[in-house]
Amino acid sequence: MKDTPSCEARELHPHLQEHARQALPDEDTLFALADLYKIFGDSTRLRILYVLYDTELCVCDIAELCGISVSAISHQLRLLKQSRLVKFRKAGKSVFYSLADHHIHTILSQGMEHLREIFPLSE
Amino acid sequence: MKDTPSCEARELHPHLQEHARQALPDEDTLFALADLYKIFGDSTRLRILYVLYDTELCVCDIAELCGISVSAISHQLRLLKQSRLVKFRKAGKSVFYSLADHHIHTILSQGMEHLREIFPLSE
DNA sequence: ATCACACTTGAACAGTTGTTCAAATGTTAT
DNA sequence: ATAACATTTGAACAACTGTTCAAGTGTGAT
Repeated sequence: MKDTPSCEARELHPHLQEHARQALPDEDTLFALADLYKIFGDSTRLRILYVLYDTELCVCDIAELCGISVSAISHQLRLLKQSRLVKFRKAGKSVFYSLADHHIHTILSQGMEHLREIFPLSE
Repeated sequence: MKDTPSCEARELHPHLQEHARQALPDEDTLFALADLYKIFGDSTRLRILYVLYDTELCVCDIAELCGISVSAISHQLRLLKQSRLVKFRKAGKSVFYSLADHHIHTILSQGMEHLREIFPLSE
């Protein structure tokens, strides 16, 4: 499983190790965070989040705008609901979805900004 | 492939559709963004990012702190390098890694904040 | 040149993920 | 009750992902 190595450089900086260790969140938080980012790590779900960016839409609107089947959208919306990234409102036969909170905008725009800094003039 | 549905609600709000469509980034950007978030969507890589949060460390430091084999860490560092999330500096036999830019801190803290809002009193 | 060390790499494998298809649910109108 | 519509769900499948193991590179010391 684990190598338990003994790098020489490491021994020179035991305080750095301690400092780094304290920055580590606990196991559960780490897994919850990873699950959250996983949601953003799929172009279909990003499409959904962007068409909902500041517009409330029903499932078949989303499907048409994203160019993906209603079924696939519905499966993805379930995941987005579970992560509390979208909220919904039922109205007759339709279900209208919208973004759940402002962090989503922030996370999306920070990601976009990182991209722009990596690829200054498009690419 | 696609359902091409004809939801009635949709027809009532053609301007909303147009508005939502304009929020959609182009294909390439969408895939690049998804690839970026995919990187954050794994607990091993999050561990690495957190131990490097404000400390420069060599590979075997990272491996020991994360409790994961040197080989696995090295594979993951390659992905982190490709996404420009970490930078490195060679010194003798060792390679020292550190975070590449400030967006990483922002993205991580926004994710954490979203978690906290979803689960107000831990969980 | 040889050795030990720090790290990287490639192949293989199990586990996970996203889509499709078909069937099911729930809502409204007739 | 029946029909049409909007959405959800489950099973199945191919594609992708992360780890391990073994072998490889490169650097510094003897």
